[in-house]
Amino acid sequence: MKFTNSEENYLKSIFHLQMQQGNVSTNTLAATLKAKPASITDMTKKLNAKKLLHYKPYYGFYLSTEGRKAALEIIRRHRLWEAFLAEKLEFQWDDVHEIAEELEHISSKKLIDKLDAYLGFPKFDPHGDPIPDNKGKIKEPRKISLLQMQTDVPCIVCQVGNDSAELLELLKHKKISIGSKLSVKKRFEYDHSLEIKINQSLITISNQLAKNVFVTYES
Amino acid sequence: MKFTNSEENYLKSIFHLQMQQGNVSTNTLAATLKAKPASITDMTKKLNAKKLLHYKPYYGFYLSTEGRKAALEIIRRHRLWEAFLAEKLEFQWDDVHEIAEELEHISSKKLIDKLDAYLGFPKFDPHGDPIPDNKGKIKEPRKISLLQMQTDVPCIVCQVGNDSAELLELLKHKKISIGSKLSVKKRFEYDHSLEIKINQSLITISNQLAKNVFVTYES
DNA sequence: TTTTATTTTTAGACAAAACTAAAAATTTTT
DNA sequence: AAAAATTTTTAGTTTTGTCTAAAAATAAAA
Repeated sequence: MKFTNSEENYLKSIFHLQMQQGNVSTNTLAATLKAKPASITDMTKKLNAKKLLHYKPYYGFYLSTEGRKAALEIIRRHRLWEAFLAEKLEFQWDDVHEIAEELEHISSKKLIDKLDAYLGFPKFDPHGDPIPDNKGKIKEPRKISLLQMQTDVPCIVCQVGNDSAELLELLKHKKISIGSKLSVKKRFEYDHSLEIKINQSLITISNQLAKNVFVTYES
Repeated sequence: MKFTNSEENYLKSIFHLQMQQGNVSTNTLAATLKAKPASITDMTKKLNAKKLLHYKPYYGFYLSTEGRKAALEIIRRHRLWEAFLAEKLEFQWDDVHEIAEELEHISSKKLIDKLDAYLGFPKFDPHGDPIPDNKGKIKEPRKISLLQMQTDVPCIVCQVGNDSAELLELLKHKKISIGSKLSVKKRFEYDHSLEIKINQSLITISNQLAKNVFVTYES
């Protein structure tokens, strides 16, 4: 599917806010996109009609599987261009963002895959942020304690922090293993514990455990 | 000055048509831009207000010095990106145009100059078309008989076809020498002779002479 | 639980760039 | 030079994405 530049900017911003703050409200989006709340309502209505996001008023937006896939594609383009600018054209690493904001909207898949190959399939951009691969997967595992998402973003467990018998015992008991699909449902500020959905059931895991479970995103 | 994508496409098309056919009418432009004549009237009004072109109804459009400068900048971007796509990303030479149509609208001067340097300041794009330098000059000399422009595009004589005594005598008599500024004013279909303005006066030169006078554009 | 404050949406307007249909201007043909 | 054909412009719409101002919905505070 093809999107307008504006639609792409919305998808990207929602994705980033979802990662950073979990909750994405109309006002929050308005602030990051430097637009008025009324404009946000208009555009998100459109994205909702296209099934790119879900929305519950006074609660927040979150991207659908489709929307997340699109966002990751845009982020991939952005970060690959940043890598190109810094590595090949010798831009300063802190000087690439603005130009990449324009380049990211050029959507030719062939172009991006060739650029990726030309750069040697880099895993990180010049700021150290991970570059999604051509299937939208971010290779770099991330601690679920750091993905501060409240909503249904599906992840796959790909690594655990250490091999201590105690950790493995706990993981076994909770039925969490490499390849398990899970999504973070709720975060509790009090003790930073998480409620996650795994194997069709909701379970709670402590912050300490969360710090030792690494996940990657589904495309 | 910054232009919208649409304005840039108009400037570019007018430039190319001016080169190829001399005369650029509303309908001609409509055909090449795949737009309706009414749309052309609207946009050219805008470009005229911005002093990027001149226009006489039923005669044609031609770019002002400003407009030509802008067009050459866009063409420079387009051709540099084409060179990049073909040389570095290994695109087929006949497969680069469409993507370059998008890339050409990214206007960062720094980006383009760095890209130029990275490619080693190429003089031609993969189709063999000359790439304007960062001052808007096209290095490749062109025969004035081939620049089929009817209007005031200022050129500078930079080379003559051969050094025969007869040719040099004629050039001397007409006061045409390397560095002379001239512009083609009129073309006669009958014998392909040209009326050109040089040293503040109008003179006529034969097709045979025109074939042996090479010019480059002023920026 | 009522009032107050905040958040979100609606309604209506605007600018850009395109369109259609019709009118006007100019050129070409007879 | 009048009629016919062509070219160009005008007038009015449409779409996209934004805006302002006001209304409505919800959450927070008293």
